[in-house]
Amino acid sequence: MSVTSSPNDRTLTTRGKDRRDALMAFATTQFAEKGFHPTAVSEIVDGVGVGKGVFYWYFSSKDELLLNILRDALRDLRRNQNRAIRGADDPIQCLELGIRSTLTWSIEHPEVIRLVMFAWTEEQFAKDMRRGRRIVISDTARHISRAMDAGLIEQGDARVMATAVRGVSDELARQFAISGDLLDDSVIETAVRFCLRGVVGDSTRTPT
Amino acid sequence: MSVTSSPNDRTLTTRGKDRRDALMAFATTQFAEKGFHPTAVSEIVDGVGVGKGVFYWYFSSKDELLLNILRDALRDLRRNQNRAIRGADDPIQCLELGIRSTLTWSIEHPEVIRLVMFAWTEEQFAKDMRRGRRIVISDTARHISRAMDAGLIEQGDARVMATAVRGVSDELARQFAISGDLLDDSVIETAVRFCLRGVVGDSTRTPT
DNA sequence: AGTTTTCTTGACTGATCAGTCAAGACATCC
DNA sequence: GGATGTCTTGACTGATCAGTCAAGAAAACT
Repeated sequence: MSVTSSPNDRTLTTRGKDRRDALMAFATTQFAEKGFHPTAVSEIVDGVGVGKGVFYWYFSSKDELLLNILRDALRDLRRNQNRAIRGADDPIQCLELGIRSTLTWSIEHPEVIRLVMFAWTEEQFAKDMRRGRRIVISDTARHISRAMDAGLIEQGDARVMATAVRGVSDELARQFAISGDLLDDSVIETAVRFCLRGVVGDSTRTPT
Repeated sequence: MSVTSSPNDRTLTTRGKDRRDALMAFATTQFAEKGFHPTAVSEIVDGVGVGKGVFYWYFSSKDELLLNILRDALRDLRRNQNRAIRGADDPIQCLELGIRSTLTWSIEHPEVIRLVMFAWTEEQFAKDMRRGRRIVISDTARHISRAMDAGLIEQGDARVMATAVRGVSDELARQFAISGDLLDDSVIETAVRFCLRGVVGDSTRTPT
């Protein structure tokens, strides 16, 4: 066909996919370490050891690259959550497993947490972030709503509660990603208890 | 004395202070709207209607300007919190009043919330953010510790709990600042209840 | 009125950087 | 071996931008 295909809809060979992954992986660490704007495209290609043209063969722009990184991350996070919840039935348990898997994932991907923080601050990325948050809040709110319907917790605004829950996990993730504070199991336990208490409004369910 | 004084230790006249304030105010809105890097110094001075030299008379660099904005904001936030708590005795009440004043302040300064998010993503600003967070978490943790000592709530890690509380307020503030979601009184009520339940582990104290 | 200090101007510099492109290498299939 | 499509190179362009500076205006002070 024509030679004017865009980087988005190219058919990549195995070698091509590897290159693309390498560029994304290296860019992720650089963006997280130095920031998005202070990281030049030339640094990324130098780091991977390729010419500049390679970058624009796989990505139509530096912005596009960041958007791709963020979208992949969201997909991965949700896949993890769904895997963690699979099998559970009780909505409160689903909520707890979701919180745990979010925290675990966040601890394993501190660079992404930093990128997400940046992405919220510029409109061209914030659009995507809003979409992503809506999805993630809905996931959490669904469990809370189910718990309300089942009479397990008193009625209330499920979305606001879901936002609060996400706030706790995100804040702890940020503290870990950015302040370098330790985020061990006991902290996760405290956070999970805090959230469940906040939602359930009763400490009897939570184990010591 | 010498003419080589730096912008930091200059003695400003009333007119000078006004100019400085005008530059900071305009820069704050621009940074929040477009982002820090995409906003050029020339845009700031054009917006205020002055020459470029004026900027470097008052600030030694663009980075310095942002740091000044952030420091002023932290000072103002804490002053508000202290004013809100003044008079209260009960540690749980102090905690509640602190949460409320943080949320109120955040709603009134969405631009600053955006700037703070960005500041966390680049090391030259993150240093200051870490310091600021430590201060703010300590403020909250102090009330929680006092409540523990008084036997009002069970023992636990006060700092982690304080972090969780700040996570809830910050997340709601961000949601308001960034997603443009409504943040009315009922949402604030839900958030305050969520936090108090999370900390106290009991819903009997909280009003309906 | 003279002097010092505060403040202002805006053209200019040096550097950086996102993105382009013409040319060619490599792989694959016929 | 030729043809086609995939991938790579790196010098180059055009634009932007943080920060400088020599010159002077406006106050403030004496």
